[in-house]
Amino acid sequence: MESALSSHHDKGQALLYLTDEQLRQGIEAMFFAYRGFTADPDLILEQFSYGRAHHRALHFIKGAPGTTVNNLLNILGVTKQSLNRVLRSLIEDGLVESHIGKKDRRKRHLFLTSEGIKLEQKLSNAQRLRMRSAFRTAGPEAVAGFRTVLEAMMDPKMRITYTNMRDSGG
Amino acid sequence: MESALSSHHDKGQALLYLTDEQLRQGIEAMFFAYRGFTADPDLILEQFSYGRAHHRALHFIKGAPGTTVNNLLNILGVTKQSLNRVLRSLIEDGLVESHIGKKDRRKRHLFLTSEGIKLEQKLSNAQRLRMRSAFRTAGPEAVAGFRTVLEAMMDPKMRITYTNMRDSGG
DNA sequence: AAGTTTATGTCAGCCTTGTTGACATTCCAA
DNA sequence: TTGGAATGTCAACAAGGCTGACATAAACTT
Repeated sequence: MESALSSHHDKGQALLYLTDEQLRQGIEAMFFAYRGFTADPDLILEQFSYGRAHHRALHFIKGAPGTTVNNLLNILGVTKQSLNRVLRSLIEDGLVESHIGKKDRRKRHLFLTSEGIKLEQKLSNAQRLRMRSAFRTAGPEAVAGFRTVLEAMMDPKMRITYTNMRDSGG
Repeated sequence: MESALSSHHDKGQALLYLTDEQLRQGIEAMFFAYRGFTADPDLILEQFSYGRAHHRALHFIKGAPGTTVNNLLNILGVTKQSLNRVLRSLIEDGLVESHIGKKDRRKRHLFLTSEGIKLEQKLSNAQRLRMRSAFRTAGPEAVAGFRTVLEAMMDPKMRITYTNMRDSGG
């Protein structure tokens, strides 16, 4: 275990944000912030008897219309069986449409219906509202730092994916 | 819906980080980063047949030895039945001890055993490793911004709680 | 062309961890 | 002594992870 105030050399003050205590606070900040982050959409989802999994599917289909199930699987990091259950209910409820691929007929291309777009907007508006408020409070430099740390924290594979999600294809 | 490039006045560039696109990226960054954040402990937990719920309990008991069940409930934001199940298994497995309060014998004060400390350290070391690496990569200013935005994003009640978790009591 | 392999999607069933509701116990306080 | 608060237990249920088995389509091999 490293000591709380990095002792060996005297980089103490300069690297204060790397002490175990600072890291612990970062960890707890992530935990509590993530709860805030999901709280507002969760309330809406409840009214529709949906869960976060449905929200995630809607979110990423919206961002990449025509995406395939497999691509969604890679993004979401769940099993196809798990995603399928969610997707099926969204399709049954008329929020998502699944079209068989023309080039490769094994593939299903996913789109939001107008109903799906409506719910997705409701959810993302709620989520953006909190994020916008947090961003406004924190200011642009803090936002830049926020983004930088989050990018460094995520799986490198996802780092490429997450701003660049348009793979539409057909 | 607000337009993507806030149109009405000309604050465009100055508030670019508040566009819907920037907010969407913030949202996705949170999603992917949180997954990275939990990935390493999850691997360890699996070996012990525990889940994240166990990790959270261990984490907060470690941070506030002697905390009561009720206090933990408030921090974790789950039902007592849900927490109880997790706590029971941790107690049965000898990682947590529950002591009846002396002042108020209704209360149970929770402590990690040496076994519990061992697992908690294993988990938090793994989690800190990634966080430290992210902090180091991003640099101190980014870390400050990260903290600022997360604090603005969490429930205000938690803002007070999360750096100041020592309520030990006895 | 026929058979095999690979990619994809579906169905069934299990597990964790969240939820409610009902209820016992134990204790503090009025 | 009665009421309320804190804790714990039992039962039942739901969401959303998981694995295994399997169907179909496409691609590859022979």
